[in-house]
Amino acid sequence: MDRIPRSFLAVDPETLARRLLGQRLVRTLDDGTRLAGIIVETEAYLGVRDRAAHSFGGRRTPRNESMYASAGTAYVYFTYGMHHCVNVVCGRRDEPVAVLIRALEPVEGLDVMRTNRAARRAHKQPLRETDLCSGPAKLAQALGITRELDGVDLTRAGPLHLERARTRPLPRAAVVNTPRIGVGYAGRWAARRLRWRLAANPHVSRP
DNA sequence: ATGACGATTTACT
DNA sequence: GTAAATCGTCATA
Repeated sequence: MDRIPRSFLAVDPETLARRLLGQRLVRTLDDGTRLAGIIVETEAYLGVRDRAAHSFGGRRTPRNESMYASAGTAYVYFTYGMHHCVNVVCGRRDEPVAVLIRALEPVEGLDVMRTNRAARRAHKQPLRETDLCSGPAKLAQALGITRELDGVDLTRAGPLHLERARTRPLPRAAVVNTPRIGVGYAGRWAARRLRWRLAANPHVSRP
């Protein structure tokens, strides 16, 4: 209901990664169905100096062009030949910094999420609620997020947007800060603690 | 035209 | 724990 203003998103990626925790990501389907979850895990990507970022060294291609858009834009990329992941861009134009949404606690449209997630599995094993959105590609599958949504404005009601679910900052003890996942190739940048997650939340990708 | 590589997930040993 | 799946994307030629 309550959209998130651009000013809330136009901050450095470390600040944004931390403050997105507890907020809501909403996917609205063409028929009006809402699929939504509370953000419980994020990672900051620091731009041209960050070896792990797609924009490292100023790399700018059709794939990552929306990282260079202004704060509040969605950067949706495709990887491993089969997975999509969503970022919230937070820089000014031409400053390619963003926050990767890594996990959600599902709160709306769980039945559709279950269908979306089950569709791509060969051996239909039981799908627990904590398997729905507990990873960046899992949540993209569950919410039906693809490259079609790359570049959308996350501050306006639309096919994909952010909503305020919490006004007060989270208590310090409710948040855990760790190194990022899956960026072992990034040398010293792999060790930097640029991942944030809610403590004691079962919907995160990994403890 | 070709080849190497993933900001991952799943299944299997 | 390890490895397969799977292909768009980009750099090199």
